[in-house]
Amino acid sequence: MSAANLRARVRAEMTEEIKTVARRHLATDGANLSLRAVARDLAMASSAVYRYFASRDELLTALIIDAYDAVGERAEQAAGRGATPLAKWLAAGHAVRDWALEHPHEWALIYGSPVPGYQAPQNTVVPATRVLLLLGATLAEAYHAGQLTEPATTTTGGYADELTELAATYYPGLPGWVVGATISGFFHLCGAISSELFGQLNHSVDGDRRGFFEFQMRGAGRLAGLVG
Amino acid sequence: MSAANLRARVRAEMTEEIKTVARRHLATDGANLSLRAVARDLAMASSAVYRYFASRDELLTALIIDAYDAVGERAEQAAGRGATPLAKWLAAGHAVRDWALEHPHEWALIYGSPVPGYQAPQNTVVPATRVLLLLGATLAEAYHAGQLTEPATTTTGGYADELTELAATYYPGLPGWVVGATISGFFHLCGAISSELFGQLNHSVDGDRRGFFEFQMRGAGRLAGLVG
DNA sequence: CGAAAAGCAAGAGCACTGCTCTCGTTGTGG
DNA sequence: CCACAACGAGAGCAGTGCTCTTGCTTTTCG
Repeated sequence: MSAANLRARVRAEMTEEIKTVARRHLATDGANLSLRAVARDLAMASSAVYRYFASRDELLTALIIDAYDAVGERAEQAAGRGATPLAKWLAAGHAVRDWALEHPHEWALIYGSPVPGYQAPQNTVVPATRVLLLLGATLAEAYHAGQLTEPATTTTGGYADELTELAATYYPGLPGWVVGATISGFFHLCGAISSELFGQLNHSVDGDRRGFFEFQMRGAGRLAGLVG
Repeated sequence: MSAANLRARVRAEMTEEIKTVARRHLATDGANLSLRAVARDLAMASSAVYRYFASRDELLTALIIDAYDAVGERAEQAAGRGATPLAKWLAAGHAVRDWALEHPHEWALIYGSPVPGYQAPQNTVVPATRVLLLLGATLAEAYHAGQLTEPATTTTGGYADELTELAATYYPGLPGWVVGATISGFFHLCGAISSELFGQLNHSVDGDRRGFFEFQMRGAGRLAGLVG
């Protein structure tokens, strides 16, 4: 039994080692991850890697899930240190941005354009919503504390109904516009970071990009109804 | 001389044909464009394609420039039909979104995560700013017509200075915050479309995505100071 | 007008990729 | 102890980007 545990542990270690090397390759060479190159770095035959990951896509999926978890973890920790909802909002935003700047290629993997031919499997859905849920919880807290004012821009028919449904399902007791504000805020976050990382800000915002991001997050917070 | 023109014309036609087939491959197979597959579709040797494009990256660059121009053209035309600044703002937004929905892979090429190993050359910079400049012109028009109010969220030090500089360079006579509103609006646009195209809205906004986008564009306009 | 030069297409070839299959080896549970 | 499952390595297939050489056509110029 201890032997079996040893075998399983070796396998787990090997799996982790492959992922680590793959992450390193991702950081240097970009998204076209070469399984053979990873195998070379590990001084093993490329075919041996297939004992641990059935395909390159499966390895990518593992990295994606890890990335979702890592950025979610960072955001949650940062938000936990905020005193007011607005402080949590901003802290979470900066935490996500910092993580993205540290791991640009992993960010591209999870929030960039889909990898050609890669279809995200179902088990990436749950970790993907971690940051979104954090923002939602922050706004919900603000709402219950009376620190959230309904924004002036109203939603149109179809989308408004959808928000009401979502609210009823995931946040009972919360009006639909809070869910709408959450989604808007989340995509503001992604958009601001992606535009910075993917080069859309080149020749427009070349200096104080943290300032730009702060400005965007404050605007998003304001648009969401956060005051303070 | 006419013979020389004929030769040049044949070459131009061939170049265009390669791009057309490449675009078709892009639309079906995604971003990992295979030069050999394109050559096969054209019933020519893969090496022959290199007479027209020195590398796969150069072909991608040509497609990128075309895409920038195409989406810019559509946005400008749509904005031209708008009566008020806000109408132009919304029309341009929907035009860009419509184009993106029609050409998702080309959108990913220009506004998605950078293609691995591909570095955008300098000659893509000018066409890339076309939509940004359109938004800027729209806001400038609104400003001069007294239909733009300075937003309450103020910019912080470093970023504010940068905006003032940008305004002095590109939009003399305009305050920095209008430039800031332009940039914010542009990345709002990109973010909203990308989040829809790249699947970030899955399981959040599955129904009325046009309504979602409209809501976002109105919010961005409001954040930029557009009234009406 | 004919020779030189330039443009072009094709094929072979190199190094690389993901992935599969087979073949020994090695460790494990009954 | 031994059958069996897990494992690593190697060969091999089909595909990729790209280069180089070879032959052919078209243009250009003396």
